[in-house]
Amino acid sequence: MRIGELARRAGVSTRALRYYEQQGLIEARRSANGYREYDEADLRLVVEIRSLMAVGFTLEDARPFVECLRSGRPSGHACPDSVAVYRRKLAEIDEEIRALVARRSEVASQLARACPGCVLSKGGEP
Amino acid sequence: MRIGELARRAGVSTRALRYYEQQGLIEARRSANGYREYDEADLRLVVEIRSLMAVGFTLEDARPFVECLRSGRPSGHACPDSVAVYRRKLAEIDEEIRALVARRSEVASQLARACPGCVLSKGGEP
DNA sequence: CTTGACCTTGACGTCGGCGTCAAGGTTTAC
DNA sequence: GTAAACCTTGACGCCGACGTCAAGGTCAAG
Repeated sequence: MRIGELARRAGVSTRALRYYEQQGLIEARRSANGYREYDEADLRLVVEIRSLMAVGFTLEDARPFVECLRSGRPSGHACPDSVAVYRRKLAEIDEEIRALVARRSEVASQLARACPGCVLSKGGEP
Repeated sequence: MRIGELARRAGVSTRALRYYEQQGLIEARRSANGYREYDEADLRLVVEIRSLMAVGFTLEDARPFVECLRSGRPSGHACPDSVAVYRRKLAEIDEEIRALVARRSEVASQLARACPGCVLSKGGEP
């Protein structure tokens, strides 16, 4: 299939696909006229990338998964590097949550001092 | 005081101060040679901005607080617009936390499928 | 007089993941 | 033959909060 069909089937833009190629995540063979040609394996790669991005992975985070899939494994998360990324992302998410919860309580206490009653009520001011 | 001293006392760069001025958050009177001149009220403004940014506010979020302080109020959070921003930021933080918690559980379950036991243990692979 | 520490404006670079436009070439349908 | 729908590469734009460099002006100390 060509880039337009792959984009439609994967739910991404053609621009995104070219960008992934530029970042070395996917490759395409070229037909005689220079058009990119993809197969079903490429579709699986892109779907994998998008599902990882949907949970906050960057393209760099997704790279080991892509390489894992390209090495012939049926799933991208069955390689040590992928598992390592999973563990690192879990730690990063935990840290983000901790920071956000801390911020939340700081903001809430500031609001409480500025406007007692505002925190509990859903309406306007005191 | 001039911009260097304000920067030191507020713990920011001079570049940041010029940027805040460019964004209309702070103003400076100019001395005869063109140098910016600040007073203690400006220091309080910058400190307020930084403390808000420390809990995840953008400069736009900080604007109502700055205007509140400049209107003569002793504290930046004693104005309706400031309170409104507090409430909005609380809602945004709550939403971010919700999204992160959802992501965390998705990643954790993916990891559990990829590598049973990895989630609980702190060490390497199965 | 010169060094050095300060100040000025202007403008480009950073990060990620593309969007969007330009200026074309290719192929298919009618 | 020509319009439509594809495709190509290249390159700039965006967001936020500045960092960093350039090319200069100012001022006090030695």
